[in-house]
Amino acid sequence: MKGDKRKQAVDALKRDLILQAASRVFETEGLEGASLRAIAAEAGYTPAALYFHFASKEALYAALLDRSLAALKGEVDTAAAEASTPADRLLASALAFYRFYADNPRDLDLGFYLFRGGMKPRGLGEDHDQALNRALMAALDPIGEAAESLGLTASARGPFLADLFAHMTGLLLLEHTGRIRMFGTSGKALITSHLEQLLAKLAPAH
Amino acid sequence: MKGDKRKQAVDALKRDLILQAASRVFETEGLEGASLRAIAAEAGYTPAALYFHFASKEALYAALLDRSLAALKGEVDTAAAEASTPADRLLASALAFYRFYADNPRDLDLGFYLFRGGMKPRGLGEDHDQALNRALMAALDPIGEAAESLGLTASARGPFLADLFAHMTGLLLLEHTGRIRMFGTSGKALITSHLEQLLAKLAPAH
Amino acid sequence: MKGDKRKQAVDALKRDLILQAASRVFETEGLEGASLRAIAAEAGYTPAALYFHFASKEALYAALLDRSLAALKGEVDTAAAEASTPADRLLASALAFYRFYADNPRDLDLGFYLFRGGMKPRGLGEDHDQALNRALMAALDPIGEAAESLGLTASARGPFLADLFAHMTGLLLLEHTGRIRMFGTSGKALITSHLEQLLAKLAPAH
Amino acid sequence: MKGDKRKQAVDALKRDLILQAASRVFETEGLEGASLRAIAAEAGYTPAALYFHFASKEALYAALLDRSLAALKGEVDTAAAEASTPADRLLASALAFYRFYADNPRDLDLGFYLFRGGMKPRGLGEDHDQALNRALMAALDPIGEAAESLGLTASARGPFLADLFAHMTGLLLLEHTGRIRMFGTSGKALITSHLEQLLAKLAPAH
DNA sequence: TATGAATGAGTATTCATTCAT
DNA sequence: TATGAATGAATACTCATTCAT
Repeated sequence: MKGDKRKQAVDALKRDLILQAASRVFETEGLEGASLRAIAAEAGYTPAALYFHFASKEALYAALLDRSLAALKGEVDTAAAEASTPADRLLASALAFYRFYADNPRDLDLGFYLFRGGMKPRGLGEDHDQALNRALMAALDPIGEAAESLGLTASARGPFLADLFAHMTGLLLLEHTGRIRMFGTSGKALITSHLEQLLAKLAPAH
Repeated sequence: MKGDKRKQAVDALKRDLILQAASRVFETEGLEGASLRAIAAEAGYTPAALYFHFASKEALYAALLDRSLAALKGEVDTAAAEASTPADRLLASALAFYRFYADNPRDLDLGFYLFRGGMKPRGLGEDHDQALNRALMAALDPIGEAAESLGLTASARGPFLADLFAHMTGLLLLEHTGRIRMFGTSGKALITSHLEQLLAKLAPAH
Repeated sequence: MKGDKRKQAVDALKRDLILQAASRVFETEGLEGASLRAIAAEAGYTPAALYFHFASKEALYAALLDRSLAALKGEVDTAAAEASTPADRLLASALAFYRFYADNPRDLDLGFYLFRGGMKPRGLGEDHDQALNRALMAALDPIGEAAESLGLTASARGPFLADLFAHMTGLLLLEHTGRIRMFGTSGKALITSHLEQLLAKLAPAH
Repeated sequence: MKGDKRKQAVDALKRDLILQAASRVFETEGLEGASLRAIAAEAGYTPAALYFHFASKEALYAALLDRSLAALKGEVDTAAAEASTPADRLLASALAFYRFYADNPRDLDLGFYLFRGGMKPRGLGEDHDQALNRALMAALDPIGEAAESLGLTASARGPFLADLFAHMTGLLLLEHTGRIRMFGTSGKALITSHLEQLLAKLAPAH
């Protein structure tokens, strides 16, 4: 039993090392250019060895996205915790969300890849799909929380978050493609201004 | 000379048939799953035959995106032309933009694929890249025009369009992944409401 | 009848233009890298058009070799004609042979390609094969002639020419590959010295 | 450790079997006609499997040439070792060289192919190029050694070997094309007579 | 005589995955 | 748990050649 626990811990560690290796490969080769071979090599494994830790390439990707969403949630939570007023909390958590993906473009790619139809038969079916949904919602939670503190009705929370999330990801994509330059502006500037307007509407006094 | 014109017309037609076939393949197989072989087969050709009409797979994709952007511009222009007031024009043209991609999800994929770094050495380098930029800007033109008519300063036009474009594409992606449902809303609803707010700000009287 | 002749002349001219184009392509792309398409393009034709002038790619190559051998013979003959004594004639004609291939490496490639088994079913069978033999022998004729003038017996002429021909082509190949440098010498130096030794043996007085 | 050695041995053996298969294909299809598919099939493998043993087709070719040059050197060395006098050694080693290529025509083709510019970017660049040079020189070594024993000056060794090497390969090619018959002689006869003359000049007493 | 359009067979190489060891 | 070896299917692309016009 004790040995069992230890085994599990070792296994989790190895999985994590592989995922870190995959992250590194994604950063240099991009999502499409990353092959299982490359990831295995970066992790110091044979391709075949990865199949003891992940059922398929898709499963590995999914685990990577899990990690990514957890990290995202960490950033957002921290930012929210450090803010003192609800208005600050809204601003800080939303900006933390934006910054996370601005700093880690590959995580955004991965998200779009898997949140789309990328999931093939192998493994991760319905179950994991909903887990992803939950993880994303959890990361957005502090933002919604702050908004409600500022007077947003509970029923408006969903649409509010959907709109903000879409707006931010749209800006992030436009930024990552480099095309935003042709509009003579930047994603950071636009999202900042947008958030200020939101705040003005929610908390006029602030 | 007459024959020449005819030849050109026939050629254009064939190119178009191939592009349509490619569109169909994209719809069923997705953008990444579409191979030249599959496209050729769908078009009733041998793979080699496609090279008579397009220099490479990327060139075919680029032509497809050209077509797509032209169609987009057509929709937007038409909607704008049919509107009577500037406010209507803004609303109608932006909604036309949104609807185009809502109705043709693969066109959005294609756009993201090619507007990103998907383009390999073969042909379409810098030149085509800028042509794409121009085509996109042209499609957004009526929207910018209407906004300026409503009092937007010339210098604010770029950021305004960038923000709106990003917002809309973000919503479109969220819609296409089907995830927007978990927020209990729809892209259409959100973009409509957003546009109304924009109008209220630009043309208070309206 | 007159028209017939004219037609033939025009045809010969066109063939020649195509062959010249092929030569140019060989020079830049090398023998293996030269495609029918490239040759056609260089000649200002469609690939299909070449088939009116040559039965196949091999046939075109063969015609090119014919031309090459004729040019070679021209060089050798001229050099021989300009020499005053048999010894000079031997030296001059052999050196002309060597120089021709030293200056036109692709002609040597072509010769080896076709003199080998390169000839496929299409066209040029036994007949052309022997025509090539004859053309080569004709180019070597002045050398053999001069050697006999210097006392070589008629029966020794064949082996003498074979040996000299092989020796020269061997040096040419070694020169063309650039490997001769690693021996610290050059083909020109070696063939010159070899010819001098031959002369010393054949015409001691000289 | 022991297993490691065994693995290596097994691997070397498999590589060798593949190379032998490639040799067989070359013999029947010729060097240009040999495809990776054909080689794999002959070796009882899938094309993809070959990439486990060789990085590319060119690398396989290079390994084949390595093998060939090693075998050549073996023949020449053996012949030289069995000779008792320097004169015998020169004759025997040179003839061994000639015989090797007379008996294995495809090895000569391969040599010319790779010693030329056949090498593409993949792997074997400058390094392997010089390794080939060294291997060839090593095979010619006994001949040069014997010649120096017979009084050839050290500075004349390079040109001497270059000339002999070129002469022999020229004769070999002429022999392999079958064209030497039209001169009424044979490569063997010519090289033998040439070597005798060389000996007469170097070691008059002999 | 020439073209435009098309073919079919071919190329080397890469991929995720499997299985015996 | 991990490996080495292998697979089979896929990839974009090129070639000499043909044929209706």
